[in-house]
Amino acid sequence: MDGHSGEKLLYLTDEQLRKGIEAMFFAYRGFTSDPDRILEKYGYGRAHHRALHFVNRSPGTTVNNLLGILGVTKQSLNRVLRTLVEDGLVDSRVGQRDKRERHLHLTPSGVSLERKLADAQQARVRAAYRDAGPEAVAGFRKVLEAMMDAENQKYFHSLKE
Amino acid sequence: MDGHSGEKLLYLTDEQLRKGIEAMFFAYRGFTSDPDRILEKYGYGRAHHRALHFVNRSPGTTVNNLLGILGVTKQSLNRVLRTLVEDGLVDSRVGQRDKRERHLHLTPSGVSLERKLADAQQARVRAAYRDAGPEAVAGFRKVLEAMMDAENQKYFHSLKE
DNA sequence: GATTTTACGTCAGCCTTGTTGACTTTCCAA
DNA sequence: TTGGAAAGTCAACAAGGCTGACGTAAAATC
Repeated sequence: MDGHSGEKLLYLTDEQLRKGIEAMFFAYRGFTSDPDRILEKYGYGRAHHRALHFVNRSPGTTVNNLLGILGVTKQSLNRVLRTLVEDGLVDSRVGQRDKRERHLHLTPSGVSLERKLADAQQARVRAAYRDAGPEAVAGFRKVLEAMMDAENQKYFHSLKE
Repeated sequence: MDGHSGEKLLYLTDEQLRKGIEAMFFAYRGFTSDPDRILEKYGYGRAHHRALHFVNRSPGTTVNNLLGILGVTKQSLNRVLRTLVEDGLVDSRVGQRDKRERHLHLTPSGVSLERKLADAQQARVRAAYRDAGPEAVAGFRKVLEAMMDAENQKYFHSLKE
């Protein structure tokens, strides 16, 4: 292989890069808007959504693992998690093997709200995928993955599918 | 054309959609992390970055137009804009034709900080684009655009290039 | 067995950035 | 000339980040 690993060189102008950056900004707003509307009715915020999502994705995950995935402090996560436990959406069980750990699970109501939020968000993503077509979807995923920090790429790959 | 507009039907599983959603989440974190580090040194936040970015992109834009693009309240924007004007990064000029309007421009120091932030963010995007390749980039942009709200798509298209 | 480290929770306080509501000033346009 | 739009300001509040300090229990290590 040569120095360019056989890849085409990309000559990206400032404007092309700016448009990509702006696309991320506007798209992320759309991406969060549907769940946000639902959460508002429950008195929750995006932080609650993220917690519900990742607890659902990794049932039995520990607080520490969740902290890594979410990239926030334990105080911040704890505030959110506490309300979810109090409201009966999340179950926090003391670990069997290691009793210092808490293993998190969604309760039936937690599953129900998570499902509602996921449906709303998935509807938009599905529509965008349909409009853009399968090749575009593959490219979308490829670029997003390359945009993550190495640590988050690891978390990303550790998730199902 | 038939009912499917000649497009391939996509059978997207729950897991495929979830992975796309998670990719957006992790990628957006990477996307904002480099500018965030710079902003911290200046005592600014993401809101300041957004204001600098869009004032730079549309020099002379009015506060009202910026409100639409950013999707926040005027009180929220005003707080950010005021500090930028006070710190000499943004110039707010009373309109010639309509003196109620304020036209916003970056000062030389504003241009300088915006450039620094853009360089950091663009470096990551450029690297991701290079890793993913040109076809992936096209798909990335296509999906992001389809994910935006209609109103934001209009703003997006109104921007240069 | 004693000590250190880890996991988790909690209290207190701070910051940014979003919100609503009320009010004023300016000034264009009908 | 007057109504309403554009802009700005003040006040108050909330979500959700943050740091720092402290406590407890359990595991790991010396």
